[in-house]
Amino acid sequence: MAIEARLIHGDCTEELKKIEENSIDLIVTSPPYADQRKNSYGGINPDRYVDWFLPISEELLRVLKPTGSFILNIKEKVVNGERHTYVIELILEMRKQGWLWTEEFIWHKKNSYPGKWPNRFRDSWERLLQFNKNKKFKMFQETVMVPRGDWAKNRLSNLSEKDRIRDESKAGSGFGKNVSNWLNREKVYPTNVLHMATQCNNKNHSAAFPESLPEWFIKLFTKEGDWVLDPFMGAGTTIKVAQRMMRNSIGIEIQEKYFKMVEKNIKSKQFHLFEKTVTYAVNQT
Amino acid sequence: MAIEARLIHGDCTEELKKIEENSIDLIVTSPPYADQRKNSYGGINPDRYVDWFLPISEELLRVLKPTGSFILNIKEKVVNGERHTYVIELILEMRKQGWLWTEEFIWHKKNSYPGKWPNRFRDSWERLLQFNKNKKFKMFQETVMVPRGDWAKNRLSNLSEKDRIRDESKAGSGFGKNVSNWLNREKVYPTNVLHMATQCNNKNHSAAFPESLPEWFIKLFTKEGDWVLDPFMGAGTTIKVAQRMMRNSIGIEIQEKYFKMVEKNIKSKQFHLFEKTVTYAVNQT
DNA sequence: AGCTCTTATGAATCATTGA
DNA sequence: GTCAATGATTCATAAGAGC
Repeated sequence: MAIEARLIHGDCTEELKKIEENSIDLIVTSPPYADQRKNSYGGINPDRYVDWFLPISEELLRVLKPTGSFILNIKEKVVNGERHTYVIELILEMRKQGWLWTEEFIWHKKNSYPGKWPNRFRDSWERLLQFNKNKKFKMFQETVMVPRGDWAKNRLSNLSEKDRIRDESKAGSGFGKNVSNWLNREKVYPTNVLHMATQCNNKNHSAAFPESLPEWFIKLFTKEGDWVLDPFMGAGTTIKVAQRMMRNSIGIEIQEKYFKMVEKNIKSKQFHLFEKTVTYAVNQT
Repeated sequence: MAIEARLIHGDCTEELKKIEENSIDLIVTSPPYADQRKNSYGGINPDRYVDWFLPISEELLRVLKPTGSFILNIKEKVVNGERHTYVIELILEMRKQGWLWTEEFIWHKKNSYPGKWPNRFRDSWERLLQFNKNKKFKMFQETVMVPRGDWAKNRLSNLSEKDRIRDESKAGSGFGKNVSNWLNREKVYPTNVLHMATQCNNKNHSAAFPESLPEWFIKLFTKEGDWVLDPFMGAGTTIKVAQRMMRNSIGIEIQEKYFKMVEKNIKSKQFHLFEKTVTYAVNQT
């Protein structure tokens, strides 16, 4: 299998138009926050954030496969003592474009930025908004199962009376097939709250986007050989993870500094793979 | 100090109008969710939720002191595979009424409802929206400081439990060291993510609103003798906690069943206190 | 007291059935 | 056809029992 990592240097508003429609399985991105990263996108004013993003989400809707998902990592800034409303306005406007707002995951940042303010506490969570084109989409839930809690260890060998009753009521003919499934299970499905620490391997890029975040969604929504897109590549975390996980990827970045950095990173990775005589190729276009 | 717990049987849309303006220090409430509790509020349709709530939030804005806070516990329902938008629409509309959307806390429910679905995971968080009338409001951050370290694990529930025991045991003196003094350890400020398990002490009421939730906000936003309001009293958790913490309170409930239950609960509590010859009075009007 | 073990169930969601 | 009711799924916690 030939795995491709296509890096594009340019403004995603324009570059997205060159991507084929219905070709992407998963979009994972963390766009520049309002008034942040002023060098890259001119410091988007919170009041103009929605208008700035809508042409981009329009293109994202076009390139995403009908069965694909779009994960948008975003959090509203505090402006004048208030949480700004551009994120929730964006949700409403994206729905008008045709997006379905399927779910909102919470990324709980355990090691959130320290600080003290007179009227608020440290902000230790961000939104991970899931959008889809259709009600039916690809989802591989079993790939992200987690070890179950401690209580199970004690409980596995001793089914409670209530569990027995519940089971017999639904599997009247015999001793529950469901129970036997349950007994051997050591992993459970996660919830919609993700616990991940921030991390910043790259001091040249401020975004503390941990690899585990795109990894989780790539596992959940794609298979090997699928296409992953990050229109705001930044330090290239999503692309790097996609490549490691044998997914094709497209990364777009407007700032030359970050683009060069990722380019170099991906290249050296490619060499590394060839040295090990890996059977698949990582190409950079 | 005479602490009052005023219980009102009626529709809060009407009853709120009888409350004096600028008289409440803190509003903590968990309104009926859309399409839930059909018996009590006629099962508000998600599409009509905002229109239903706005007259109420208008009155809440009137009765709240300029320095007070309003904590709204709410979560959007899944409708037709999508998260419904009534909550974020409500935020936008309440801002038009004059409310400031100061912060959004996350209540992480560790023991969320089980279940498995093809396209989503278990929902284990709810919104705790903080609204204010002014940029400047009362906030006593030091009252909710937590020991450094295992905050996320179980500290809060342990604290609240011990706090409760302590409160009741020291009732005779009327005063006592608060929790922060009692813990002579290094303490840190919490974040805007609260970890609390759901609980249901009262089998007659379905709302799994843990006592530690209103307790945390009452500590954070009020002092003894202040006024706490819950326009959707339900099983009376907020009122009960306010009373225990020596705050005056007003609770409004439309359903006779719940109202009677709380009335009885508060009454017996009152008797209990008098038997111990407590120096303060708990009155029920 | 402090353990361990037992038991019940919760603001859920989806697919199916029935009126 | 729509809309409402029912069944199936499932895990972390508290409260209680037992030692």
